[in-house]
Amino acid sequence: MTAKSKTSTSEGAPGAVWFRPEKQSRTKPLLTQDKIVSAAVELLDRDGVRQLSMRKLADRLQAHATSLYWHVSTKDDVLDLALDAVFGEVRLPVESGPSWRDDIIAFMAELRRVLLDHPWAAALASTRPLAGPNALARSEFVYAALAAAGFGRADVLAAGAAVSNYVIGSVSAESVWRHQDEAGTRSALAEHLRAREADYPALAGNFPADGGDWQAHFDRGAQYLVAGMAATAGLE
Amino acid sequence: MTAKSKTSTSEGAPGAVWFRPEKQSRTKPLLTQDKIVSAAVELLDRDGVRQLSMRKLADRLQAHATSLYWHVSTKDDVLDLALDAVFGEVRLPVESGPSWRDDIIAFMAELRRVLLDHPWAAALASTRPLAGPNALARSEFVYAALAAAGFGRADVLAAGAAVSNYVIGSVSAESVWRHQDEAGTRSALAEHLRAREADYPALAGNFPADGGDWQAHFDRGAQYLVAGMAATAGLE
DNA sequence: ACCTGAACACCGTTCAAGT
DNA sequence: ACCTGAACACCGTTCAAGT
Repeated sequence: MTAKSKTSTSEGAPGAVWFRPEKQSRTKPLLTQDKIVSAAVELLDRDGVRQLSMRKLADRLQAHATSLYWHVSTKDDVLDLALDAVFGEVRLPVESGPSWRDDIIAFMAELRRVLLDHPWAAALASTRPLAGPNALARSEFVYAALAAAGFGRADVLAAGAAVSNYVIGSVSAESVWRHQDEAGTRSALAEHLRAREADYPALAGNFPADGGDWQAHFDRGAQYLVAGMAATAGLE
Repeated sequence: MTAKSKTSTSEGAPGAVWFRPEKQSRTKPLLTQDKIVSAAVELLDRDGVRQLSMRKLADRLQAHATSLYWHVSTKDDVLDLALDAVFGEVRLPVESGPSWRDDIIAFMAELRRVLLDHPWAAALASTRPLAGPNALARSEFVYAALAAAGFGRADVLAAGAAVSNYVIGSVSAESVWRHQDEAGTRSALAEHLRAREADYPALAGNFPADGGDWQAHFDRGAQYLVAGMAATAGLE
C-alpha cells in the first residue's frame, strides 16, 4: 500500500524534476511592494485619489485585498510610497549651474511638470509629511543650491520652503481646474461672475475667458519669488 | 360619538391655544444648512477631515444621516460649505491702505491665521475649486488691491494666484507638521537625517532642532514674493 | 416640507487558516 | 513566507414611508 502510493507519485524518481512545476515560482512572491506601488500610481493617474481602494488595487494585481497587507501595513503606506515614487521622476541636474536663479527656476518648472503628470499628487502632498527618500533628495538639492549661492541659514530655510510650497500650492490649484471637469465649472464660474459683476468687479474684469495661461502665470510667479529672494538676500 | 371625541380633545375650544405645543416648532425645521455647516466645522476642527462622516455629523445634530440629504445634496457640498465658512473668517480691511505691499502682506498673514485655526482647511482647499462667495470676496480684494496699485492685467492674474497659492501651500505644510503628531514624526525625521548626513548634508545641516519658527519663515517668504512683484512690475 | 428606516454597494483592516 | 476567506465595523447615498 505504502509502496504503491510512493511509486504512483514517483516523487523521487530520476528525471522527475523536469516534469514538476518549478519550485522557484512558489518561492518568488506574486506581489511585491514595488508592484503594488506602480499599480497604485497607475490607478491614481487614471481615477484619482478618491477612487483608489485596497480592493481595486488588489484586483488589478490579480490578488485579494487582504494579501496587500503582507507587503504594506496600511493604505496610507501605499499613498506615501506612491507619492514618493512621483517625486522620483523629478530630474535633478548632476551638478548645479553657474546661476543659482536659473537652477531654482528650472527646478520649479521640472517639479511642476512631474506633479501635473500625476494630478492627484500635489494635493496629496499637502496632506502628509514629505519624508520619503526621493522627496528628501529633491529638498536637499534646493537647500544645497541656496546655501552654495551664499544665502544665510534663515534664508535657506525660508526660501527652500517657499519654493516647494509655491509649486505645490500652484499645481494643486491648476490640477483642480484642469482635471475636475475642465470646461464645466470654469464656464459656470465665468457666468456666475458676469452675473455678479457689481460684487466682484476686479475678478469679473480680469477673469480669463479662454481658461488662462497656467504656465505663464506659474513662471511669472516663480520669477517674483526668485527676484525677491535675490533682492532680500542681496545676491545676484 | 363624533361630538364626544371632539370635546374630549377640545381642539377648537377657546383658550386651548395656550395649552397646545407651539405648532411653530413643527413648521420650523430641526435641521438647517447653517446648522449642518457649523457642526461640520466643529467636527473638522476636532477630528480632521478623514474622521468626518455623514453619520457622525448627523449624530451631533441629533438626527439621522439620511436627514442631512434634505438640506445638502452630497458630503462634498458639506465640505465646500464648511471651507467657504472658514474663508468667511478672513477679515478684510474696509478700504485699502496707502501701501499695496502692506495690504498684501497683511492679507497673507490674516489668511494664514484663519487657515491655521482650522488645520484641515488648507489641504482641503487644495482639492477643490474655491468658488464660494467668501472665497471669491477674498480673491476680489487681492485683485482689486493689485489693480489699484497699477499692476497690468498679466501681473494681476499671476500675482493674485501666487499670493493665494503661496499661503495655501505654506499653511498646508505647516498644518501637517503641527497637527499630525507634532513631536513624533519631526524628531523621527531629525534622527533619520542625522543618520544619513552623508546623503543629505545641506538638509541635515540646516534642519532646525527645535521645530523651526514657522511664522518667521512664512513672513520672509511673503516678503520675497511682494518684493519680487514690486521689482518685476516696477512699482513701489 | 421635513424626517426616518431599511437597504445597497461599498470601504480598511484583522486574523485564523491554508500552502 | 506568502496568500486566502471570513468577518467586523464602518462608509455615502437612494428611496419609500411616515408626519
